[in-house]
Amino acid sequence: MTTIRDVAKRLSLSITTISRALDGYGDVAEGTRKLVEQTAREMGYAPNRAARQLRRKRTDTLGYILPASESQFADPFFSEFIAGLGDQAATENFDLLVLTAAPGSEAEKGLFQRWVQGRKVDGMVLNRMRLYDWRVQYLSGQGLPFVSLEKSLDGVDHPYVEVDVRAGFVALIQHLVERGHRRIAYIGAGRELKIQSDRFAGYGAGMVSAGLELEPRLVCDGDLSRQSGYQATRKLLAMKNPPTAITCANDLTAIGALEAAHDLSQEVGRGLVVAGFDGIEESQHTQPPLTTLKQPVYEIAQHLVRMLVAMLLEQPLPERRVQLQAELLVRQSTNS
Amino acid sequence: MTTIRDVAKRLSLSITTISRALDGYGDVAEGTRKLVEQTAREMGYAPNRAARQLRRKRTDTLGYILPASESQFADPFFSEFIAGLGDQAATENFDLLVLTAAPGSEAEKGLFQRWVQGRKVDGMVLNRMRLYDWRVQYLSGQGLPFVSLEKSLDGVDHPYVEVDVRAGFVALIQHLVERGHRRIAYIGAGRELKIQSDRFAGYGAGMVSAGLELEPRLVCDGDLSRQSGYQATRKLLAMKNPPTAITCANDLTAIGALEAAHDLSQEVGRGLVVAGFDGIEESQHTQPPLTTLKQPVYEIAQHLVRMLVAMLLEQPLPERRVQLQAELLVRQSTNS
DNA sequence: TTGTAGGCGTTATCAA
DNA sequence: TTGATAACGCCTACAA
Repeated sequence: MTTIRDVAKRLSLSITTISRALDGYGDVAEGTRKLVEQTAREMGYAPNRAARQLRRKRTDTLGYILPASESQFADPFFSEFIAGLGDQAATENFDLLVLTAAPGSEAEKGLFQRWVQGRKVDGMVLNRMRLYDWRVQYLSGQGLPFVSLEKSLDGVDHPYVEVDVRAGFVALIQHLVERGHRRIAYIGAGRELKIQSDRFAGYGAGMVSAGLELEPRLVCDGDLSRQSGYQATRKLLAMKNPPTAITCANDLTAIGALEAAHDLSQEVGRGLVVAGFDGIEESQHTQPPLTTLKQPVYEIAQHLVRMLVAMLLEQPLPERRVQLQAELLVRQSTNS
Repeated sequence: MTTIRDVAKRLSLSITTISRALDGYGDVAEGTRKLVEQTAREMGYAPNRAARQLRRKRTDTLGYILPASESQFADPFFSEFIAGLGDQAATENFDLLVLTAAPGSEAEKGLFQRWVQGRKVDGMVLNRMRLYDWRVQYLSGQGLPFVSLEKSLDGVDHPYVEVDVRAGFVALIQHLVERGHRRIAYIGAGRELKIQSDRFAGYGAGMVSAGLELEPRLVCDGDLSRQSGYQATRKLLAMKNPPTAITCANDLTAIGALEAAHDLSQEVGRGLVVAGFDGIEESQHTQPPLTTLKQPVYEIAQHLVRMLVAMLLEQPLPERRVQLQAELLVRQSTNS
């Protein structure tokens, strides 16, 4: 491996000069810089990252832990999210460290230790927040910069991105009401999750603003998987006075609902309608295509990385809280 | 941040002893070791990764570059693949560095430089191989250990995993022939890709072994996306003597094909049948559910990491070439 | 404009 | 069984 020493030797210059020439300092003669740059390229020199990190006390690396719980790592939400993180990180000249761990597991805690205490990452990106989230406590305790999609209730002040779920749901419920629906069900996510709290609240707000009462029997638990959407829907449709509309905490749940309806030979789109949340690509391709609230996932990921990098470089942060809108995509599952 | 020095000072021991106690060397008194371990835990000490890397000349980090080309990073194949890599890496105590880059782009080359020449990773995992792949040349030139899913034709000897595509396709075509199909089309992937070469060859072998002739007009180009499957299918079905069966290079393509059929009011399952390749979760949930050749993605990823880690630790590698089978899942898209 | 030298936190060699 | 010490490769105050 060629080191900065090799380059220096070749040019009979000091390593200091090489270092500064390559890092774009102003106090290097233009001719020298050119020469150094060219020779470095020729020799295939790239600074050893470990040495640089040790000296600079930064790693230029961001960490993200994919919340994979066996059943549900297949949520396409995450591919897009990771792609967004990766792209933006790359353009900012940061690397992205990714691992999988089940939320709340010992493995997850171990990883945090390894990365944070060992300073393997400069900052972390969190998502899938829990209402009270030990990660937030831990990171703020350790003084490691982090950003998150959704904000937990831990009362720690940190930059974050959120989606205006309430406005989205209000628009969705209004759309359903306009189509004549009154008995509108909701299939939720794990209760410990912030998105469940947000989305359920959004559903509630939508119902209230439409002047409808919230019937507890029309609210089901779920876990963001197709299966849970399927089961909850079977239960809902077996009721005496079943709902005519089903809203869901995410698209996968809604896709499960479509399947349940299909198995019960219920056509979806008019008498029974279904809506999701996320706007994953698959939602365009279901039968019938799924009405959903589309989150700008890629953009969210970009924002998160930008905010985190700004913190790390101690650049002024234009806004510590970014709110993005969810877009209501009306498709045939509510509009046949 | 607490360093090994702090721990040493607290215990009035030398840093040498601390280091060896924690790394499990044999020449440390049992009592000392216990004491050191406990104190280190109490003080929240974790070795600085950069320093360790610099000294040990290894990073305990694996690299993977997600081949994201705008349109198609949403392929759920990759979420599962990354989850598999991440899980296995974690159990082997390695970290996983992930970035996105368009295949063959300058960005991709830049990342390789940064990671490989800067020794930011100890080894790389490659997939989506091109027939002739500069990455293989580059890595073997640099002497950086790597493994891949599929093997390029560069003639470099390295450990890899492959799927027995041929056997899978033969079984699939046989199944189709048994159901009475003779005009069997194939929608492929980019011609520069190894999987295209393999899967097309598999299709050919299947046709031959069924005693059928390969009609060029029934072979279409595609790019592994839904859109390309859709377009190719429209073209195929507009022919004079259209195919009655359509096989595809992956599930997304097949899903596009289902949609095209749907738009043309062609029912899929009997008169016209469609099959995919990959076995992504979505394939169970299409209308009708999709017949496909399921690759053991998670297992593939695990194998790759195990092989790579074995190389890095210079452990004996039981096999430098692992071949896994694709499982034919017959569903209603070919069997109504 | 360039060079000298110290140190980032570890691990490993050698001596005690 | 333990300790002193020299690297690993780079960056940066300071000196020239």
